[in-house]
Amino acid sequence: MTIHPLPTGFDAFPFAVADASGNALQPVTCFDPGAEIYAQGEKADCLYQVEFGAVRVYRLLADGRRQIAAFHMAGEVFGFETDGSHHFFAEAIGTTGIRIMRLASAGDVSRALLPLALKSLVRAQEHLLVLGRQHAPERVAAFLVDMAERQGGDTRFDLPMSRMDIADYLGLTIETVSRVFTKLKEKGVIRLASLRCVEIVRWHALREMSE
Amino acid sequence: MTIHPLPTGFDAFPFAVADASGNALQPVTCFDPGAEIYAQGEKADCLYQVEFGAVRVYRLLADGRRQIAAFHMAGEVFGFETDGSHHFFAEAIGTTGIRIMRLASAGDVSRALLPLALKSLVRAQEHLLVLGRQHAPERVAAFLVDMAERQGGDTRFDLPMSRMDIADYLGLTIETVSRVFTKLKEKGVIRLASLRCVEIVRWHALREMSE
DNA sequence: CGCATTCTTGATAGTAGTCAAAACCGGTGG
DNA sequence: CCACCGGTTTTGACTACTATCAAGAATGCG
Repeated sequence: MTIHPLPTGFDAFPFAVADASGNALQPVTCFDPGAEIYAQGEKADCLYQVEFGAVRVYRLLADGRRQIAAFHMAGEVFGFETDGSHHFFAEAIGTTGIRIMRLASAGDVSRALLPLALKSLVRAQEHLLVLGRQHAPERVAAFLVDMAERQGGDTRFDLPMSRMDIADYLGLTIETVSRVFTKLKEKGVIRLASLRCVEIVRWHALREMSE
Repeated sequence: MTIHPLPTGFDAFPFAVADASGNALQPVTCFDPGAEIYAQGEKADCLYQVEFGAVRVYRLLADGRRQIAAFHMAGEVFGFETDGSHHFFAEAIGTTGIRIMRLASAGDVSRALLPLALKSLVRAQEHLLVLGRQHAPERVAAFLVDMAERQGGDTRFDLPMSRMDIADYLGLTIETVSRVFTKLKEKGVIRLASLRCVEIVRWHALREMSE
């Protein structure tokens, strides 16, 4: 799929439409690569669903160190917060379509969204294990397995994000990520069709590496 | 407070009682130090509220490496899961009283519990920054500030957990945690009334260290 | 086709981990 | 009250993994 960059904040569907089951849908907003979706400290009264593209949710330290808490791919919902304000930044990675949903009634929202929030919680807690206790090769392997599974489990898939993003997600440097990729290629575990297109050659080996 | 160890699973209040506002309360179960509250893979149909004591929620790698995803102190609710099964282990740290609440109606639960789940989510995501991007002294400082604030913000407080628990929470080794404690003492930032009782002498310095 | 960006590779340094042993504390029993 | 015992914590010496700094290659976009 080729998508032409649109001005940040452009409304692909400026009016709400309805899906097949008659539910009112929110308009989809299109974000340029790198465009901010929300910022830390902003009021949080919306939820966001990725229509196409990908999103990074991150936090910064005073000296510029960045930790990406999560990537969100097509179909996923993000933007859950407490205290009514955002604790993180969210940015489009490539050109990305986002369905922005204003929170209507707290009741409705809770019923439908608790499972989604819990999925984010489990995902975050599992990522703690990666950051706290796994070495660089294990982290990269776990990342690749996760990305492959989230894109349908195909043996070949695209990485929407840069090496820098991967590094900031895995708590590594860009150089270390690159070196691990090279090692994985040398061992015949993966192949790179292009820099951003990975083919997993030896699934079993990769899974074992990620523990 | 001194609490005598009781047999694991002992029901302090075997029958449900009601609080001042008339809500039915679940009985409190008392767990011995180290007792398992739930295990990874178990069916998850309850939530848990800490009445007294403290809890560690963790995950293990095949080779025994352990990552503590969260500590839970008096008043806090934990045990949120997806897919109806636990992805983590939960254990009492010291002698601990837990109010175990069976999930009645999904609706009721969602309404009341979404904010609690979101608090856990934000906490986990913020901990990702610590594990992914902070050095040992920053991690320990952040931990001490967090613990102090969760116990009322007093300058003097108890650590319910061992150095090993702290290490496994911060993604460090016990030796590194110990060395950082020593450094903090030498710099006059903290004082140790006993091994498990911390006094923060220079709040400002500690906060700065944690970024 | 050329330039800017991103990625890879190499050399070196630093932080935290590992292994080992000593010190300390808390609890027990004389 | 004090000595002893087991486990926890601290300290020390050394190793290893990853970060940092610095070029150099490749990619992809205009």
